[in-house]
Amino acid sequence: MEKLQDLFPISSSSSASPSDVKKEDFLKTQRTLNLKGGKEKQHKYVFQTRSHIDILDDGYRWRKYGEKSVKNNKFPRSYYRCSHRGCNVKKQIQRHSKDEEMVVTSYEGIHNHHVEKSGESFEQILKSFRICTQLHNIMFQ
DNA sequence: CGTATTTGACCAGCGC
DNA sequence: GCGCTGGTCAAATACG
Repeated sequence: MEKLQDLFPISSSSSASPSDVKKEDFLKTQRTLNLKGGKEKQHKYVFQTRSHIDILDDGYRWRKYGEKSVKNNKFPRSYYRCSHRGCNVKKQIQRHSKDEEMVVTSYEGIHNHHVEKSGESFEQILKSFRICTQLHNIMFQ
């Protein structure tokens, strides 16, 4: 597979949301993975976050199903999948080897159910909402 | 006891 | 064809 940086060239767009704590640079990329013979097109959406926490709770329940170390990256990449039945949304989280605070998160697929989690901090929910909104906008533009 | 995580095995694609 | 690399499976394990 290609490197993530090659697939999704990081244009350091400084359109950072004027958020409180964390700023997310949204690098929208939808790539049609037409592997051989034009299979189903899937949307892949990548953004990167500057935060200490690599596990961003976006309201969904993610079950980890793998972890691999990739070349040119000293940190392993972890693979998650939505634990809701019938919802095969995938997500992978990867750290940058350069600055440890940089986290690249990739979503793939669309949830077919509503968010089931609540009770987290308000800020978290708000942040998640913002992320999901932009994600939605990008995916269904 | 049910559900999530860990972790090595396994597999598929690609380059040589 | 072989080996490397990345993605997934699944059995064992942890944990509430």
